[in-house]
Amino acid sequence: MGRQPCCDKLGVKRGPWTAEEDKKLIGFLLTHGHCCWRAVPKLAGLLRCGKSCRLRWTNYLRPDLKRGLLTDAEEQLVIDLHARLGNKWSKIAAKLPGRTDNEIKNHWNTHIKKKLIKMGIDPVTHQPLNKKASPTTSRSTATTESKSDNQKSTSHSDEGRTGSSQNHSSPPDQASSKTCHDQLASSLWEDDLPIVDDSWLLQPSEEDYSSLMGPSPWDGNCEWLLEFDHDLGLGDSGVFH
DNA sequence: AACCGGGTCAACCGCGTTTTG
DNA sequence: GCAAAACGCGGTTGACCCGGT
Repeated sequence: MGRQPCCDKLGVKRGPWTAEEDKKLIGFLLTHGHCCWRAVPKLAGLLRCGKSCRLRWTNYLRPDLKRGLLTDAEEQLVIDLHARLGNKWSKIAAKLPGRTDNEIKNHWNTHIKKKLIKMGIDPVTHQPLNKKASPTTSRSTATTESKSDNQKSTSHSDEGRTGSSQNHSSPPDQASSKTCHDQLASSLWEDDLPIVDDSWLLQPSEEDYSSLMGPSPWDGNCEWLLEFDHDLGLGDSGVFH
């Protein structure tokens, strides 16, 4: 047979995470890292499924997350990468340190998509929506509007934005900025190595553990821990401190 | 002050891929 | 090689917040 079931849906908590749950998860992952997500909730004393734990960690609790709105450069990079990769949010996120695929996806759907449409650019194809609404002309209005959109965030969020690298019609005053973004995007594209610092990923390196608490407890396999947990009779509510 | 509509984002769902026995 | 489960990803949902009326 294959693997054991991830989690029985019975008795698994859902919905928003509480501070207490966050605390448990952070405490556990920072101390032990994660070997397999299936084991995490049990060992951390959480009534969640591993999937939920993984999502909570990667999208919200990770210590290296930047939080907050995307910067202009990040936003432009997202657009460029989206033009090349499409809705491959995880791949796009991999090029943006401290950003999650969920965050980028949300930002795309709530901000960038609308901006591109306002600019007369199809957010899917990154081509002009129609020939009447040229990117250049619609851009000026879009710039004004999107500035008001972004009052809270950044002051130059639209500078240099053309919608995609396939859509090179930047006005001269934005050319240098665009070129800069293009170079960045191109270098990222050409470079298969992700620029994101992977050290946080908690496929924990030996150094991470030795600095935190000594040798890694996982040793590549956590099944023994589950067995151990079971033997101790901790059960689902067993807290591993 | 209350209501409404739009915006935001955390979390869930479902599916494809990868891994494991 | 196959089947089953874990994993990871992208799409979607729903609760909350905020500004406008």
